Amino acid sequence: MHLAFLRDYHEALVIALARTVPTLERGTVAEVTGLTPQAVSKVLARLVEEGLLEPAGVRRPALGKPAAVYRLVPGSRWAIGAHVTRRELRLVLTDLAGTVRASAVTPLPDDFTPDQLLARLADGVTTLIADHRLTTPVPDGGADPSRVLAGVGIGMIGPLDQAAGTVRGAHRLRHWRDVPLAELAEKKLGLPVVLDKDVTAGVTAEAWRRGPAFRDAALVVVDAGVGAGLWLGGAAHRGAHTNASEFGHAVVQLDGPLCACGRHGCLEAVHERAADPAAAAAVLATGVVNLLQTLDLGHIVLGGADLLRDGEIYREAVEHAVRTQLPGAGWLTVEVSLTSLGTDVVAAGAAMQVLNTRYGLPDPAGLRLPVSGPG
Amino acid sequence: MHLAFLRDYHEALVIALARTVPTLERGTVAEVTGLTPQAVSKVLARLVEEGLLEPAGVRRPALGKPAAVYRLVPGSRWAIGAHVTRRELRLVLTDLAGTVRASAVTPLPDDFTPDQLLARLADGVTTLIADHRLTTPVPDGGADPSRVLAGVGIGMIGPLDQAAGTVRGAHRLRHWRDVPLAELAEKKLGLPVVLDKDVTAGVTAEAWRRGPAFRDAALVVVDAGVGAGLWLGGAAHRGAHTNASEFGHAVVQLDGPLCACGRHGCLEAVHERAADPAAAAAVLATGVVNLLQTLDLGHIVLGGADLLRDGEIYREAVEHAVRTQLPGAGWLTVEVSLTSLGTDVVAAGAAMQVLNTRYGLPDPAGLRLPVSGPG
DNA sequence: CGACTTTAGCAACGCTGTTGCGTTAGTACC
DNA sequence: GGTACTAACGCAACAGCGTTGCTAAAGTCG
Repeated sequence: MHLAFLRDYHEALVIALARTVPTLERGTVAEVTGLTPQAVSKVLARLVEEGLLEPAGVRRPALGKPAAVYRLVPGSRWAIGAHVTRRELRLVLTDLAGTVRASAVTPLPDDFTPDQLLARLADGVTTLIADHRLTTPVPDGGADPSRVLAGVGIGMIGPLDQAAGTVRGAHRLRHWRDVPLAELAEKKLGLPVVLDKDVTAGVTAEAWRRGPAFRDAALVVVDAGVGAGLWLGGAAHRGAHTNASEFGHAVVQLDGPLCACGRHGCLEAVHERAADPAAAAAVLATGVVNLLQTLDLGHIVLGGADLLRDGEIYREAVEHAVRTQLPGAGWLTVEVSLTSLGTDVVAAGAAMQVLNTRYGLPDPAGLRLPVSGPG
Repeated sequence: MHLAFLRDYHEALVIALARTVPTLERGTVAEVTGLTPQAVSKVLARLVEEGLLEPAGVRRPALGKPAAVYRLVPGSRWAIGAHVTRRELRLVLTDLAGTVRASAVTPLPDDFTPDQLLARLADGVTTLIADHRLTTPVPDGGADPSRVLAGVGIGMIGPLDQAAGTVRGAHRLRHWRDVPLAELAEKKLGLPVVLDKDVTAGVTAEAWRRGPAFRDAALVVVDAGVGAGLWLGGAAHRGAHTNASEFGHAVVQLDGPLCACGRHGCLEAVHERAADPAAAAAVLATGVVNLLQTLDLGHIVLGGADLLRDGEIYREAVEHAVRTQLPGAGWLTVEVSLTSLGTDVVAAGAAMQVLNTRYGLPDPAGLRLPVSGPG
């Protein structure tokens, strides 16, 4: 029965709108979604039933019957996000509105194993559940639909297979070849787990918080390396082998300095050899303009611990480059900003990916083509 | 009534499948689409009714009742594509299968005006309609649904506003500032018209012919400039201002030679100064690897008159670069090929964009957000 | 207090895909 | 030559989505 797709899609549309604006009304929702007022009534009723929305009084128009006003219940659904780096595990608890409600950092042992990570992850998740009195999703949702923990998201460095939830081999971590991390974590935690690359998770955080106007964008991150999480056409772009975002290994200087990846003049290699933050920022800015030329993005968000240390310098350098290096017609508007989530972006984004799979816009089912060759 | 979306979506799914495989059966379609056999029966019946499919005998299984076999009727729908360059107008007629059935080239006057283009376009379209006895779409499709011309696609250099169908200002053509070309052509021709950037149209041609396995790909074109049409996640990527694909103006050599665009070391500038085709191909290949690092594409298609002149040299250079410059794990497979459509890619793609809007996968309606500031 | 405006919501409906089940067209076996 | 079996077909009833039509509700205005 594929009518379920329509229902989920329209519910997701309303939730997306509710995240963006303070209050909702039947009329305005109908206008924005293109649904009839009657249909909106039904959708709103379902969402109130599920506890995602609540009535918020009435608006009295100059003439006529008062309109019922609704608003999102941010505390009705929660998600936990984990950011795994080579040194530490950062956990974040977010609500349905995308607000970070708690965060915690645990150091990880040198060259840690999957089991070591899973143990610390389970510890942290258990603590968060207890501290915030979260409900785990009930099989047949008869129970109280509030404070429900939707699942756990994990953002980490690649390469990894996002669809399968498998880490192919984290750079400079020996125990991480073909680890089915999502599956292992689901078993250990008893919760749905979503795995993704760090920067892709990060850009999801920005998208979830900014709403539908954020259609084509990149989160450019500098943190012991350079990467760019891509949000294209209103969805995360992961690529053919879910390995997109290795933006730092694009060459910006032919015959430039040798990079760890074996090529010469990668953005990352040139960037890390810059004399000072201003020069480094200028190099990154050129890379960002390259991205804009190729992809025509509307928003550039900057993040990552190393970048945020000199955040304003980077932001200004990128904004300047955008203004001066792009064929600056009036219609080519690009918004450049620093992430409002600081060093929590990736963890927060991982959490929001969980919310996004459940309460975001679903993809219509495509063709399940028989796979020909092996991977 | 949004059930129409489901219907169109499933019909488009079946058409996409029919384009890819020689014959269809109820059972296999059901398996691939996830629909029940009954639903597939209804979809197939509708498509036969519309003339898009026809019965093609039966397949006799080892046991049981023979299965009804269907196939696409390529001649049931047609589209005309136009490729506008600074020197000439290239017209192409394609059928529903994406096969080029006719093509014609007309020179254009120096610094031609919109009217001059429209006149030649109308001439060419009229000739093609007459020569191939095409039907124009009937308002209320009671008539014979065969040999229907779905519309006309136009591919040309930007910048342009694809959604509005407006040319913002074609490079080095003085009479082309804010010309509502799609609207003008629709009036002149009495047919639906779709406008898009040349390389974006081109990649649509490849996608339409290759089917759903072609999910993340680029058409890299060298033709008095370097560009890349992007096909991401199964759809054309146009970007926030429908200005994506200016890949040639990504910097690959900081402090390199001055480019026409004002920056230094653009791929295009470095490429055109290369000593010989082999060196030029190597430069382009590096750019392609940059694209792969950032976007993780599964297919790279090469095209454009200047590139195809030394096609094999370019193809080998790119393939070599992909093998040696990417972190060559076994799972990172990239298929590199020359376009099978030669210099007709863009025109053919423009035609297929028309077919794609009518018979391709529809986008679910999003939120019609009120626009805030002016452009 | 009645006319008017705006919003809400019940009830019937249309259309989609689904389910259940009988039918059809063939092979295999005795 | 009949019976069992298999695989695909297709009618009919159904469920669930949004839509349409209409009535009711809750205000303001004169």
